[in-house]
Amino acid sequence: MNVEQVIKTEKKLPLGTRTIIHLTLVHNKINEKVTSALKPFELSEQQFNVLRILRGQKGNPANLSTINERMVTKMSNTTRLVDKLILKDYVRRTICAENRRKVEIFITDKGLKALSTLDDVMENTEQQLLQHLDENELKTLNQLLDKF
Amino acid sequence: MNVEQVIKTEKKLPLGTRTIIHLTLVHNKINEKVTSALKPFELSEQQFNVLRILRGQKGNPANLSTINERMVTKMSNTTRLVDKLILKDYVRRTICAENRRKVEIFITDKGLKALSTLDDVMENTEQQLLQHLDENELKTLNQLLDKF
DNA sequence: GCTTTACATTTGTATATACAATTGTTGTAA
DNA sequence: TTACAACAATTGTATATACAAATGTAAAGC
Repeated sequence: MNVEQVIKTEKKLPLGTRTIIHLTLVHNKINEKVTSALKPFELSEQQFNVLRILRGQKGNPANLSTINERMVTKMSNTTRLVDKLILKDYVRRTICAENRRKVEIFITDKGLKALSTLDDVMENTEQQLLQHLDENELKTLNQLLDKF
Repeated sequence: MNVEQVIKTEKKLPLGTRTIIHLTLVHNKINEKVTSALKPFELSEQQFNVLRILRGQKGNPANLSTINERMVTKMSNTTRLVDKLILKDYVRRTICAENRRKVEIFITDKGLKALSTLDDVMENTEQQLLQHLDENELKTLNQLLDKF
């Protein structure tokens, strides 16, 4: 992916600016691939994230705030993400007995089943995106990204 | 920025997955910084992009489709982005005389002035984001991003 | 006990974006 | 010259997100 080519500019960009734009373009590509991989399942990327977080709980429920701190989304939207997942029967929500302010969210069997199909799909998408990078390059890339 | 720490997982992520998540997190950070830098000017990142593209035209007008192919946004939204910029007097839109299907968009003096203030602001934001990377690291990073 | 404060989530609202359909204009081929 | 396809931009609509305010519950201070 050549930055200048993508944004169709002929002038040379300063290295810093180029890096920021480059990261944005790469993210766009990732986003595009992931979104279209999830589309047949009618799941948004964020909904998918919530499901993965819940699976990570290994049977334990998660509060909204727990889910939220593992995501990028704002709290108010997490409520609505969960609403959508409930409609699909992927998730269940009950009020916490010990503290009625809290809410407990569980992934359902249907949700787990969907996720396991999605694992393959995402694995595949990831492969596609990273096909031109070998292990060493991936390591270097991760080290550099750590510096942000 | 440590991935595992940010998403609060204790288990080790596969390198590929980690890379994708890492890129997403870095992009989020960039986005956050840029958005908040632009906020006092009441400009969205995309509106700012349109302005920069128009400045790059050096006095020549740009069609909607020209702007569009240099951006990530969909055509339909580019119309609305331009609408917003017109309201702010940063941009002017006229119907193309040779081909009345087309539209010509110009940046105004007010728009140019705003942009020149924004140059400093963005320079600053960029510096902040990249402060922990030296030139060689930036070069390496760009080379790796090229592989996407 | 009663008021105030803090907490956890939800709701309201404005803006942003994706996708599809529509409008108006130009080119073209019978 | 008329019908039809292609082009450029816009509009409609559903969904997504940010931000602020509101709701309901628990804890703390007096």
